[in-house]
Amino acid sequence: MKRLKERYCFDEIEKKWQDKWATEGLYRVKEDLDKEKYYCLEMFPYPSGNLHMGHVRNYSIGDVVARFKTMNGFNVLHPMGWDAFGLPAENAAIKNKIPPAEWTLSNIDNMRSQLQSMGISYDWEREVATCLPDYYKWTQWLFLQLYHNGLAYKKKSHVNWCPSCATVLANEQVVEGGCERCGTAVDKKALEQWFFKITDYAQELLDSLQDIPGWPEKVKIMQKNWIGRSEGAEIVFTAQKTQEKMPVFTTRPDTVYGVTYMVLAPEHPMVEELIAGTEYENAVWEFIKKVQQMSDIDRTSTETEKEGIFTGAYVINPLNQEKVPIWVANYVLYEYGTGAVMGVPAHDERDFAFAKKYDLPIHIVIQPENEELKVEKMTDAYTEEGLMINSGPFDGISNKEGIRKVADYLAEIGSGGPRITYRLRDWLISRQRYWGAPIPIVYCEKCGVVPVPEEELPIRLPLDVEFQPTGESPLNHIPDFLHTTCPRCGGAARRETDTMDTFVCSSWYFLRYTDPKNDKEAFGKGSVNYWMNVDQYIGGVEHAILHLMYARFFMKALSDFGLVDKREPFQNLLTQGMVLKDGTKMSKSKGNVVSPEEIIKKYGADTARLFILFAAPPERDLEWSDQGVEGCYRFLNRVWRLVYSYGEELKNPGQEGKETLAGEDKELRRLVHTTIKRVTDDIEQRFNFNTAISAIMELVNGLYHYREKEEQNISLVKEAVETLIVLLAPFAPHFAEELWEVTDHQGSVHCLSWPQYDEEALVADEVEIVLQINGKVRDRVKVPANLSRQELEKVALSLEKAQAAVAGKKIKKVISVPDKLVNIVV
RNA sequence: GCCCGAGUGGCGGAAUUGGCAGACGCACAGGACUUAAAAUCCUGCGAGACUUAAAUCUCGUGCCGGUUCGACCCCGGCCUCGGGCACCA
Repeated sequence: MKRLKERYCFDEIEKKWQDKWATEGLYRVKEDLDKEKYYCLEMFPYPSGNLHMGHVRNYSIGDVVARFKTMNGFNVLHPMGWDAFGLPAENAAIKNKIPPAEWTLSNIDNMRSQLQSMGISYDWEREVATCLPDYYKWTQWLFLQLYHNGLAYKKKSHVNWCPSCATVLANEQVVEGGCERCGTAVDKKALEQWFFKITDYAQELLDSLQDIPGWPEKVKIMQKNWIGRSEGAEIVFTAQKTQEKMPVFTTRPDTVYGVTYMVLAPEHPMVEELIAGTEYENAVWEFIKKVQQMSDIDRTSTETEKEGIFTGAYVINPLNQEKVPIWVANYVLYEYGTGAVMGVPAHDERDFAFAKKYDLPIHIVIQPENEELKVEKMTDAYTEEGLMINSGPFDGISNKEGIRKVADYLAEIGSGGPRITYRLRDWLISRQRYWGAPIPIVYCEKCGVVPVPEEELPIRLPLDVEFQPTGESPLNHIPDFLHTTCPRCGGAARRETDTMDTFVCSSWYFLRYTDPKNDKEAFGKGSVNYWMNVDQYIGGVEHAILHLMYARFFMKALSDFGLVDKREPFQNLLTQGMVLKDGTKMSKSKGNVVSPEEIIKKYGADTARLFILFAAPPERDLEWSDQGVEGCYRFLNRVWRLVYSYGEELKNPGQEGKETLAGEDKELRRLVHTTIKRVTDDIEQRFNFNTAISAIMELVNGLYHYREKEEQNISLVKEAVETLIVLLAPFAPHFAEELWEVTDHQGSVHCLSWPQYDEEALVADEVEIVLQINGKVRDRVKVPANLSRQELEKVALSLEKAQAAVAGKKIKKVISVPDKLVNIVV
C-alpha cells in the first residue's frame, strides 16, 4: 500500500493530480475510427474574469457525462474555450484605460486557471478564443460564405437601437422593449445594416425540431413560438385614389366580407401618397410623429390605448367591391405581414374595440349555429366558429371551410391567395462597436459593395485604439483601418467599420473544436464529420432562443454549402437551472454571491462539485447551502476513513468464493451491485446525479455497518471498496484517483471501464411484502422472493391481521402483486 | 391575456411502469468516546391520539372533486409561485 495518509488533504491531492493529468495528457483526444465517438459540450463562457457558481454547475455536470462516457468506452471530445468578444471589454477599457484585448486575455488566463483548479477533463489543446485572429479569420470566412450564397445582405431598416450600449440590437436581443443586456428602453433608428437571412430557414427550423427528441420540450416550444408560423391568406385590396395594390395578411380570410375599414402601420410608405395634398395631411403627419416618439415599450404594450386616424382615402375590397376607409393606427406593426391590416370588428377583439372607439361600422359575417348575433347587442367580437353569412357565394358554409375556400378563390381571381407568415425576422448582425469580428466588406466608389477576398483574411482589429462610444464604430476613427484599396479595381475604398454580433462567433465554435489548429480551413471535413453532432450540449436555459436558434441556422446553412453533413448541431440538450442563494439569483447587488474560488480553497474542488451535483437534479434551480457543502465534505472524509481503516488488509484479501455467500455477506454483495445499477441508470438515463450520489452514500453506510461484524469477508470488502472508488470517479475525480493509487492500483482510475453489475447478485432471497386491507397498509411480512400470486395470497391470508380483518366478512377480491403486496378487499 | 414548468417534513430533495410517502443529505435531539470540547461512531427525527412501554389507530404530497382494490403519480376544475411570449392581424 502506497502512503495512505490518515487525513484527507484535498489541496495536496488536487494539485498533484491536476499536474499529473496535464503532463500525461490524460484528456487529450484524437479521431479514432475504431471507437465510437461522443461529443460532450458545455456552453463556453464569456471571460468576465471570474468563474461563478453557474459555471461550476454547468461544467461539473458536463464533466460527469464526459468521464462516464469515457469509462464506457467512448472516444470523448470534451473541449473548452472563450466567447471572448463583446461589450464588457470595451466598457472596462473606457473605465480602466486597458485595451480590450489585454483585458480579455488576462481574464481568460485567470478563468482558465480557475477552471483547471476544478479538475475538469478538458482537452486544453483544443482551446479556442473567438477574439483571436486565428479564430475570427474563419468567422469572417463564414460571413463571406453566407454572403456569396445570398444569406448575408445589407438593407436600410428601422432597427432597435440601445442608447446606452450605443449600438443596434437583433430582434431577439430586445426583451420587453428593453435592451437584453442593460434594460435600457430601445429606440428605433433607420440605419443601413447587415442581416443574415435566417427567415429562409424558418420552416426548416420549425420542422426539424422533430428531429431533436433529445431537447427539452420547453425549449422547443419557445423556439416554435419565436418562429411563429401563421397560416392564412394574403388579400390584395386596391387604393381607390392611386389604384395601387394594398396587400394585407390575415388568418381569417373567411371574414373578408365583414371588412369595414383598413389600417396601415404609421411607417407604411403608402401613407404619404394617400394623404399628399389633402385636408388630412397635417393631422395624419402629426399622429405619425406622435406614435414614433413613443418608446417601443409603450408602443407595443397591450395596455396602450389603440389609437388611429382616418387618412381620407379608401380601398376597394376585391371580393365585394365595397369601398372602406383607410386608417393609420399605432397597433399595426410595419415589420410583420405586409404592414397593413383589414379591420373586421365583428370577429376580431382588437378591431371591435377600435371600431367602437371611432364609431366604425360593424358587419356580422359569421353566425354561430345556436344563437343569432345582433350588432346592437354585441359587447364583444365573436371569434368562434360558425356559418358564413352576408358573404356572397360563400353563404352557408362553415367558416372553417371558408378559410380555405376564400383563400383559393382569391388566388383564382388574382387578388392574393393562401400565405404563410412567420414572426421570425432576419438576424441583424451589425454592431457599431470595436470589440468584435470586423465584417469583411469594402466599399468602393466605383464597384460598390465588395467582399474581401478570402486570401486577405483575417481583417485584423487594430489593437492600439482610443475610443469612446459615440454611436458609430470606433473603427471609423482609425484611418489605417478605414482606408484601403478596392480588391476589385484597386481604387480608393473604405472598409466596413461595423463588427459582427458576438452570437455569430458562438454559432460555429463547436465546429472549430473538432479541428482547432487548422490554418487552412475553418475545420477539416473529416474532423467535423467524425465528431459532429454534439451528442450532449449543456448550458443555461437563457440561451433557449438566441444562441440555440442561431447555431441551428448556421448548421443548416453550412450544410447547404457542403461544409458539414449534419443539419442539426446538438443532438441532446440539457438546460441546467440557476444557482440561488436565499431563494434568489446570486448577484453582486444583493450581496449573496458565493465565490467558487473560496469554496474550492476551503473544501477543495471535489467537495464543491459533489455538493452542486447532489443538492438538486440538474434541470432544477439549486439552493446554495454552506451546511450542505459541509455535509459533502464530511462524506468524502467518511469514505477516506473507511478506506484507511481497512488499510493493509485489502492487500491480502484471501480467496473466498462468491457462490457460497450467505447472510450479511450476500447482502453486502447485493448492495454493491444494486449500487452499480442505480448509479449507472441515474447517470445514463436520467442525468439525476443527486440520486446517483445518494446511492453511493448508501453503499458507504452499508460498508460501515458491515465493518461492525466480527467475521468479515475481506475479498468482498475489497470488491466493494474498489467499486465505491470507481463509482465516485466522475463526481470527485481527484479524490477517487488518489484512493485508487493508494489502494495499490496501477494506472488512472479514469481510464478504467465502468463497472458492470451482476444480474444474479441483484436478486434478493427474501422480500418484504405489504399486506393491505381495502388499500390500507396493515402489515408487512418477509417472504421468499418470487412467490407466485397464489402462494402469496395464501401467506397473506394466514396472517393474523388478515384473519382479523376478514373475520365474519366476505372477501370481495384479493389483488396480489408478486414481490410487492397483497391487497384484500372486504 | 396566451403558452410552458413547479408545488412533498424545520430545509435541499427521493419515490424510475398506478403498489410501503419522506431514500440520501442538512438541521435538531439523545447516547458512546474524551478531563473537556471539537471531530468521529451509534440511535432517533411528518403531525396528532392513546399508552408506563411495546404496540395500535387517525390524518398527511397546494385546494376541491373524479377514476381505481390502491393515486405524490391518471382525469376535470381551481389557487399560488417561477419561466417564456405578448397589439403578430
